[in-house]
Amino acid sequence: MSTADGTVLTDRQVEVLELRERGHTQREVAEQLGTTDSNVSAIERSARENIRKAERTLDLARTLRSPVQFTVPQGTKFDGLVDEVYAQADEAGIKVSYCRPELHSHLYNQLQSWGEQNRLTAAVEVGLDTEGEVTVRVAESASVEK
Amino acid sequence: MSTADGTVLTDRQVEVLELRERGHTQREVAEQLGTTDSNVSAIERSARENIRKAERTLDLARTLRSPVQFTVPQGTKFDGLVDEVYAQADEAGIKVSYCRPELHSHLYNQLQSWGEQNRLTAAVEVGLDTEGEVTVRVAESASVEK
DNA sequence: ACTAACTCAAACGATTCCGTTTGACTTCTT
DNA sequence: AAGAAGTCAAACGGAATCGTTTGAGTTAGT
Repeated sequence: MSTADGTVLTDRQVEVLELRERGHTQREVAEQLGTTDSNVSAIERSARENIRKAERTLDLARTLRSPVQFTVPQGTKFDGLVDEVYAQADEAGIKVSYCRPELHSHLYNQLQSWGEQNRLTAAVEVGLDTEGEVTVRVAESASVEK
Repeated sequence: MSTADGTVLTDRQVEVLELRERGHTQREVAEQLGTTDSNVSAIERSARENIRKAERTLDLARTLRSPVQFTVPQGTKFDGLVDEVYAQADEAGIKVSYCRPELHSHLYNQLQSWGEQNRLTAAVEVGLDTEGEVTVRVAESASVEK
C-alpha cells in the first residue's frame, strides 16, 4: 500500500482510493475491507474533500507569498480583470509574465466555473509575485453561496 | 484577511503567515495578536507543516491516479531510475512525455534533496499515467530516517 | 556578556475530524 | 418491478489537532 504518511489523508482513505482507482465498485471495496458500502462512500467523500482542501491550501500559500494582493469584485468582466492585473503590476513595478491574450486564457481556464458571459460570478482574490506570476483564488464561502 | 476556508490551515495560521510574509518578526506578530513569541513560533511551524502535507497529498493523489506504479530502491543511480521508467512505460504501452535528458533533469530537480553523487538516498515511488506524465514521491518515513 | 530572533518540548483543555452503523433516498439498467 | 451503484444525514465514541502557557535552549550580532 502507498503510505499516507505526511499527507492530509488517513490510511483508510488511501486504501479506499487505491481500490477505487483500480475500477472496483464501492461494494467490492466494502467487502474487501469488511465494512458497508455506505461507509466506503463516506470515506471516499472525505478523502476527495481532503484532496480539494490540499489544492486550495497551495493556492492560498502562493497568494500569501505574493507581495501584491488585491480583490476583484463579483460581476467584473474578464477584460476588466486583465486590465486590473496589469494596472496593479505596473504600480508595483512588476512585469507580468504573460502577454494579454495569454493572461486572458490563463485566467479564464482557472476561473471557468466562476465565469458566465465573460463575467465573474464571484469575487476573486489575485496575487502577483515578484516573478510576474499571477495566481487567482475564489473564497470558499462564495462557492457555497446560492 | 485572506480566508482559510476550505483549506487545511486555520484562521490563526493564516493570520500569522500573512504578517510574517510581510517581514514582521515573530515578536511583532505576537504583540499584535496578543500572545507570546514562542506561541507564534509554534503556530507558524504547524502552518508550514500543513502546507507541506498539502504538497505531499497532491503528489500522492497523482500517483494514485496513475495506472502504473512501482518502487525504486534506495541506492539506485539516477541513470538506473531513468532506465526503469522507460522499461515500465514500455511494458505498459505508454509513451513517456519526455526524452531522456529531459526526464533526467525532471527527476533530478524533484529529487535533489534525496540525491547524492547521482544516487538515491531513499526509496522512491514512481507513477506513470496514461498521458506519459511521470510523478515521483519519497515516503515520509524515509525522510525522517537517519 | 548581553540581547534579539527564533526553536523546542511538555502539558492542558477545547475543538475538530474519523470511522462506523443504521436507515432512507436517488438514478440507472435490466 | 427489481437490482446494482451510489449518495446522504444523524449519531456515536475515539483519536488527532489546535492554541496556549511555561520554561529552557540555540544561534547570531554587538
